[in-house]
Amino acid sequence: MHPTHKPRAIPPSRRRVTAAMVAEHAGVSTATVSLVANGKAIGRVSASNEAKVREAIRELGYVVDGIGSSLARGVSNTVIMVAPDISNPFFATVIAGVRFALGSEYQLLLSVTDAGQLPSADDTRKLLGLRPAGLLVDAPDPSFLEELSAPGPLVLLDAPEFGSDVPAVNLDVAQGARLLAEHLAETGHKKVAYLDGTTGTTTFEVRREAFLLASRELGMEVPECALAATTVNVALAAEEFSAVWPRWKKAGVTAVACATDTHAYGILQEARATGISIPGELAVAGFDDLPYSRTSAPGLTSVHLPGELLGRRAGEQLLRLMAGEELETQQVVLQSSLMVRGSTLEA
Amino acid sequence: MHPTHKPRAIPPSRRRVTAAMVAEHAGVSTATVSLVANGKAIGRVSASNEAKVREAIRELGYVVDGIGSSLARGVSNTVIMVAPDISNPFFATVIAGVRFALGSEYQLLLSVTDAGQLPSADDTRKLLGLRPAGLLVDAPDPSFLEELSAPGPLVLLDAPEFGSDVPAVNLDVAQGARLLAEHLAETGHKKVAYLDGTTGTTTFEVRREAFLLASRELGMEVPECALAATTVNVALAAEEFSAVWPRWKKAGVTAVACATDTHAYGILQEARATGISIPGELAVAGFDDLPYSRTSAPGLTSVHLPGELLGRRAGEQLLRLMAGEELETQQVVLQSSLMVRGSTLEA
DNA sequence: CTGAAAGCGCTTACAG
DNA sequence: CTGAAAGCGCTTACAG
Repeated sequence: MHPTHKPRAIPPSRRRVTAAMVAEHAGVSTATVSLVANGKAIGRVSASNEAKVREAIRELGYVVDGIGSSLARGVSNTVIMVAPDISNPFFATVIAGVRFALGSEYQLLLSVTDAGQLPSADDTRKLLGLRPAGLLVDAPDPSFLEELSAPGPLVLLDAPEFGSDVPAVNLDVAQGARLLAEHLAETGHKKVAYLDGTTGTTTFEVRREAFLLASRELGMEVPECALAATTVNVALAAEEFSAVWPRWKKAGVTAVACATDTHAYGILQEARATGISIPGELAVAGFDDLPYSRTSAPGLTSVHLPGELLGRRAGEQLLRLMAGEELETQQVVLQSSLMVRGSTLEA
Repeated sequence: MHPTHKPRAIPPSRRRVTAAMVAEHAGVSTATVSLVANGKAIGRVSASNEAKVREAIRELGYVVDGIGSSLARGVSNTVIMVAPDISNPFFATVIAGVRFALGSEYQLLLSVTDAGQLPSADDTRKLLGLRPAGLLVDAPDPSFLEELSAPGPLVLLDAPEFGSDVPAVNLDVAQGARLLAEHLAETGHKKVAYLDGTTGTTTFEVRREAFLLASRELGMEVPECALAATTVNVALAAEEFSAVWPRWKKAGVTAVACATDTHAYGILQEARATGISIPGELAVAGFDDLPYSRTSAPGLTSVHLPGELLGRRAGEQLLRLMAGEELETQQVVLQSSLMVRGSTLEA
């Protein structure tokens, strides 16, 4: 019966500790246990019973079972955030903001999809089957939202193309684009180019159109040949730039705006490799203000988007919705700003 | 009763569609509905009943409720991955691998913590309260694991310091460190430096110790002054390098290995700014082989770690565990490789 | 093959 | 203040 090998510590009974066990241990009903465990004891449970229950909870190591609780209440205490692009460093700051806003009452869970992909209808249904207390969806596309029937509390992030009927927190990238155009106009540029992203994300369209519009309004010209596009990839952007630069140069382009800093890194790199002077010969700027932009050589001028704030505001809105409150503002728009660095400004 | 404003499409009854509703609609019991809905009908439900149920499911838009199902079964079909560092681009590739391995049977959910932080004991308990079918924990620290009592299927990723009693998939960073040392020795370096990370992650220790050991074995010297450390941050690494470089130079150091590519970017940047020739005057290399390393100027020599494979193998192991199978190999170790680029090799 | 019933663990009126 | 009981939606022996 007692084999020779070292007796190991008896594993604490694998059995899940239930409210019923706590109730028995404390000599009360499970209703009382529930009240105490959920912090609803004030004025509903006698001090002595409360103490007994707390003691029993500690002794047995009881934790309220999320599944049972969710079933009884109709919703879980989970907030699910659907995230299409986890590889973007920008996204980490958004998450940090959401976590900050949500605090510890709700459990934040991320559902990630493959880069740039949105969750399938099937995935979405499964997520809803988890009965989240709230849903946060970053950069959704319109068709995705149609599938999301009966969603309960829902806040969209970075979803500029949606109507005002669904709560959203957006970034005013158009404003940032204008700031950038103004900066280039002020520093004397007459002909500018634009290196776009090819993923068809709405924000890319907004960035481009706002920049082109503002540029023209400010009297700068965008030569026909001066529009290019690649996926969000340093190497491909470098390649594309090396292919189009001769034409741009011939057309008199002296500045280029890029849909993302990543694109801009490609240009910086290619310029360095081939001896194009930045910003002397070509001024370069991007969007996103990624961490590396502060430290590249030259530093990259970039439209800064407040990621942490985006997450925080979205979390706050969702919190209100989950509390059953009305939103005073359905649509929150956050200002962007321009970080001017060496890539557009001679030292 | 019928106000003048446009009547909108009647919202599909907000009531959740339950198995009972489907059962009634199809004229069968909920047991039959459950069998069909879960694909367990073969040989247990008559073809005609199955057809009726399927039709009812479609008509009513029934989806099995995850919460009810989880409660009845004891576990959910959710796999939770605990991720301490979502801002690392490397991590996105790991996730992709996990998703690939897991397929569509399980729902992957990420629980992220603030950069470098591990989930609190409290958070962990809440996660367990979701009754995940399996748990994946990336880069845990030992104390975290102790709290994880009765975890069910669990696979660790990148957790070199754990014993062989808990299933894990690890990266052989030590091997990569040796490859790097060999490369530097072969290219003629006699004195090398190391720029470490300060977060105290185990993998950083392994990288450093393996590199230093191999370097010495290969006859290279690591001068006392040639060890520095900063957090994982380009700007801080640049600053630190600018502070220590004079001493390193005086000591005869001609090559530096960095705990991460991010550190190395800082050195590249500072070197460019101050005119230190890379690799002529100083060869530079890092770990992680981040996307930018391929395209920096010069390209950064780096120890490549197979992130996608790491995720995939971990997912596969977890799948086996969740299926109740024994693991033939508890500990999987993945080889790293050295990507040699311009930062250590004159063109 | 089929359905009634028990049970998963909890919460919340409800009656006392 | 307290507890018995119903109910959340499902799954799974079990008896037929």
